[in-house]
Amino acid sequence: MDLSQSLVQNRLLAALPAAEYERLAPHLELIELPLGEVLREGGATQHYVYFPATAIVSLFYVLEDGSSTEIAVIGNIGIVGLWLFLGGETTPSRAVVRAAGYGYRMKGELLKNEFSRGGAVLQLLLRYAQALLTQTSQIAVCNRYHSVEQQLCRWLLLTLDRLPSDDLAITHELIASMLGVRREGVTEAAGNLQRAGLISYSRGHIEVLDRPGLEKAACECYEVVRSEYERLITDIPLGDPSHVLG
Amino acid sequence: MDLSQSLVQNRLLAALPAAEYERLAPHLELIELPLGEVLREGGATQHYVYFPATAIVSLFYVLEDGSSTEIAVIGNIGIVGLWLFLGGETTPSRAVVRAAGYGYRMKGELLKNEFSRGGAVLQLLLRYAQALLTQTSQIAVCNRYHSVEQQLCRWLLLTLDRLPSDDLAITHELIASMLGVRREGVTEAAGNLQRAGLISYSRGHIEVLDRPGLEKAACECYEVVRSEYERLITDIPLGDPSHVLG
DNA sequence: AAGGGTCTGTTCGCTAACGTACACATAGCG
DNA sequence: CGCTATGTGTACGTTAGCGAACAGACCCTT
Repeated sequence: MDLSQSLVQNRLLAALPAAEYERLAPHLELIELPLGEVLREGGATQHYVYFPATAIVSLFYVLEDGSSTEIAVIGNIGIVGLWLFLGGETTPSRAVVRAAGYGYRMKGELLKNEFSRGGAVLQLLLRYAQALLTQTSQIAVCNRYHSVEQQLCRWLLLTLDRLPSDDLAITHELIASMLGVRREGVTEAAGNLQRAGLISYSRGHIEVLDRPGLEKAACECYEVVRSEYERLITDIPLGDPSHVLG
Repeated sequence: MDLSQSLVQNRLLAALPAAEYERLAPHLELIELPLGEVLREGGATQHYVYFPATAIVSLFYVLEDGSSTEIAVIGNIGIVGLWLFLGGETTPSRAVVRAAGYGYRMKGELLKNEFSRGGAVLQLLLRYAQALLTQTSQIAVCNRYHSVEQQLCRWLLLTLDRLPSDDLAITHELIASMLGVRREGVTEAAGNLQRAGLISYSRGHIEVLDRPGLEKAACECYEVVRSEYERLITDIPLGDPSHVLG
């Protein structure tokens, strides 16, 4: 893989002004994020923060009886470890890699120092916190009102927006645990979408064929989250982003 | 009502060190918050921030078809207007008074200045942001897995924790719109709780009789949220809280 | 080539919650 | 006092999704 590419594949890093970016870059360490790796257990402190590049990391909450739901998708538009900055050090949810790939990590303390300077890093992370809150809210709404099929669409779209390709390596089983529904429910919903020509899948591998169609099949939740991320993160005017090109 | 009492009834204000508190206090304006008042429409900017004291304010999201769900309860452990500080200025959800009472408001700009100084106000609001995120996450979980009755218990407990008494003026209809379920479902669940001797209600008025019992009937979600609020807000060691007594 | 593990397809009865409809009770008002 | 608003009780059939069980398909290893 092309590393210089992946360096800016995390859009949070890409959104930083040159000065901040250059202070942080030397401390970023490229690492592999294998499927299933737990970056933080619920309630535990983490010493590193992670910037996924080609991997997808999720926050999800595990109930006492073992069932689970996804609280937020963190991919290349995000950071794992916001809680170090908000002051609580940790949070009850678990952070897990659910699509293998690469990412960056750095010592939490270093980023915390940068955060305390009160510049662009602070601004960016606060905006990110808001985007995350919107995502979680919308998942709450979606859990209440929408069908498994609609939720699957929303989930696929949010996930793919955080990946370089339209192609995702994941099983129905794993999707089910993210949505908090039965595996059979996912199989059925995915079957419908495939018959409608929107996606195509086989054994742990989903590809989107008709993205506009998929967006139409999704509930309003996807668009709400997408546009808030765009407004808050992607389009931010934090400073000179020339390092992205250099 | 005793105003000097209500001044510190907002626990966010109460948690501030004396210095910060005294800078802010002159700008706090006691106001009435009547049932149903909309403090912010979804997507609109607000010029004031609000600190509920004896009132309960909720964030809730309204879908295209008019149905709604609560995203978070903001009462006397909270502030309405966090989005001014996080950088997005606004957020898609609506802020509504759903239990009448009193509260404080101040110009958003003033608090924003204080926030930018980077002291205790910044710290506190960040911790609050995290608490809010936990609450919203847990509502997402609860929406997915728990019965109407369990959710009603969770909702009652979270609400009452933010009120001075064990007594709440609200109709089944309104609760239903908060939980995002049918009114009949709330009536049935409330009936069960009443028969079990946990609560007692009549025409827009609910009283908790057996709080420990209610906690037992609730799902784990309540306790997760409660303890995170305690850890993050109530127990914070931000500085000298002597003004609370003086 | 065979075998075992993983992933997907499909079935069946079950239940919580839904939508709808309407009866009744209470509070407030003229 | 009676009228009307609003709030609550209850009863129906309908349905999405659940839990459990099992068959078939695909892949990798031996």
